[in-house]
Amino acid sequence: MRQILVTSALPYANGHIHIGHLVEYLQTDIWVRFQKLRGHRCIYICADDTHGTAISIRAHQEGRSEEEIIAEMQAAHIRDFSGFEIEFDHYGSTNSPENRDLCGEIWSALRKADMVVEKEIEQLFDVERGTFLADRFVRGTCPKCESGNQPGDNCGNCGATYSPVDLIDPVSSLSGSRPEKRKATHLFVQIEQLHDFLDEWTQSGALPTESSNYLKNFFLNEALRDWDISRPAPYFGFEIPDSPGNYWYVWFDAPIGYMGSTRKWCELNDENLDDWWRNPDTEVHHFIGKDIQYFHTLFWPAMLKTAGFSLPTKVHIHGFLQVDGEKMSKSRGTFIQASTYLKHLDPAALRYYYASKLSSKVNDLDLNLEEFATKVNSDLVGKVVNLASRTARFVKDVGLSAEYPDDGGLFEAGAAQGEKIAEAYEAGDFNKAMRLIMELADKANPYVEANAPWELRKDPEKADKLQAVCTVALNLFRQLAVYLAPVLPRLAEQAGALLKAPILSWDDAANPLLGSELSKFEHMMQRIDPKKINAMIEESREDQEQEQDQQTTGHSYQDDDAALKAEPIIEEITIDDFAKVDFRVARIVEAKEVPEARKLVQLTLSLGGEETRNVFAGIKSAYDLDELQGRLVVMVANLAARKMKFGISEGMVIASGPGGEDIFLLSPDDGAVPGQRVH
RNA sequence: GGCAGGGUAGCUCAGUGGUAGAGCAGGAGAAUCAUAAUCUCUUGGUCGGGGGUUCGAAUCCCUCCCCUGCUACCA
Repeated sequence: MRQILVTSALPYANGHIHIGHLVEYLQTDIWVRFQKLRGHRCIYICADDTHGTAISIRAHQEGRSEEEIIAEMQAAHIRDFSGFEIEFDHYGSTNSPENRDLCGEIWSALRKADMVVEKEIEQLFDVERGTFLADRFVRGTCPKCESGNQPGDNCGNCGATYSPVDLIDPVSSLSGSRPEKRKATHLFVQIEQLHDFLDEWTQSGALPTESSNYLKNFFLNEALRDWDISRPAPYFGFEIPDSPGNYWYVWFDAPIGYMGSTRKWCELNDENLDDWWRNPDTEVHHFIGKDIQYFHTLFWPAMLKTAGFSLPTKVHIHGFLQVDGEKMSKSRGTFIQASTYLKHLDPAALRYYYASKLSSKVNDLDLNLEEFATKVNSDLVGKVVNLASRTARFVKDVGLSAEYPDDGGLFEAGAAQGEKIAEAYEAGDFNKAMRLIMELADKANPYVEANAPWELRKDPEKADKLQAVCTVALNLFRQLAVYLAPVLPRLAEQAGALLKAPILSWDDAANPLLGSELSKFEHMMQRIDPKKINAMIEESREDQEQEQDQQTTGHSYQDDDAALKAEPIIEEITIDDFAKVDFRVARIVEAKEVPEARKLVQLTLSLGGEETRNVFAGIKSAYDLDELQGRLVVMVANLAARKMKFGISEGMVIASGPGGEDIFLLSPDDGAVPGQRVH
């Protein structure tokens, strides 16, 4: 029997669980349930990741304490997880005394190994808020190309990378005020001291090859930079004992949370932490997304090594979730919260769908909603559940045969696949496991078809044969339920209830159930109605609109890339090309209706003095004539005149937007006057 | 730009040197036990392009194109 400790990455306490997160928790839960079913000693440990700036900002916005928010969010996380039948042995919090102690323990080890150094850092400080600003909370003008409103670390216009302190006219997106430069002492861990160890460990087979190649080529090919591990007050986290006023950076205490949460579990279950974290016979498996690889594969093993804890046996790394081939999108309604999903659909469906897509490779996973429905309906309802549904009631009164009938070797063949399926589960190739299981299901239904129990029941003399055929079908069903049990725990329970024999072990798939009575058959799984998927999408869309309103008041920019994708940037031009277009500020002195035109309005634009232009603009659907009258716009003044059905158009008014009601005229800021050229 | 992964049937993907596969979707038929579930047959592919190695290449090598992701002191 193996002893296995399994973790998923700790979800951040600043947001709700969504279907992207669930890839990881479902993957882990399936793997853990598989190990338990195989008879191994396995615990699944997780916790909320609670520290850092984002929580503080939220607390400030909502006028509540950080503790209040993280408590509420933890309750919500636990509710969502249990809704998806994700079963932790312990779900803790990084904001716990156990975690603080362990952070201290690892910190002393790093100090003792002489790996900690102090450096002075210059950062932007938001005076109004009284806090240092991380890069992403600053915007300003790029020091290189001077384009405005750029992020704190790199320029979206020219691609330059820089430090926020180099920005021209920086603005804090927390308060909107202008931050000042301040110096502060930070503590750094010299991870380079463990370079040789990491070279070796990252190639030792604990990581997927994609990942070890990535680390080798991108990080370990040069000296590892010192890791900035402290943040000056105010910071929501643990204060560093030997460095008052400084706090451990959230990424220091987050992975230690795996151990902190284990320690809590140990206290509750009379276990010893060292038996799990310092025992060479205990396997430690982390499941994470590819975005947080370097924390788990460089810093984390370095910390463990230094403090004398077990190194991860394996780090299982998955890719990102896409929905219908695109990133989850708020505007498309594919940014689906776990709780929203649960309002409309069965968690078993998503469990199965993800399982059928997951492999041991670091691949992104596409949730194709149409495929999702057909796959669940045809595999689970049509093939698996249907086996029981079409035979159970024929033998409800007599139960299963006392001896296993001749089934042409079907059950044996299914049992023989057991190890192959187990290997696929073990390796994380759930898609392969599901394929192998469905192959078995594909053989079971033709058996029923060929033996036509519905014919046998018409002849009382064939009662034995009828019982035999149903015994086979129900045993094949049960075999499938055992193999699917890690993915579909509820189905396994229902199968156990139907056959009055609970499924407890993987070996149940190898031994037919005989002479057993049957309960009344009850539906085990509903087909997915596409209408419910649509309803879920609709609801997700609304949710996000509300959330975005909140976020804009908080000065954080949440623009998505839909517009840019819909209309990509066209080929490059020279400055000379640009200079050929003469943009001018103009005033709409008259706006008239064009009676027979569907889209057009007729505008008289003044460029100052006597100079006016007659322009037909396709903005009727978006603007009333009254609101156009008198306003300033930007026009192309040297565009060749064009004869249109209703007259001659002598220029063009510029606007953005896809059309219809969404047309947005550009207007100059106050002070501009008609006739000015736009450069 | 660099790096990684990928490109096989309409869709999702198996297949790593020996006759191109599965599920779903499409077409035809059967059955009526079952949640309109099931069964049988069937249409469909210059395996991203080009070049090379080989008796033989989806598979190995070179090259080009396309897609996705990552690009640490951001959580």
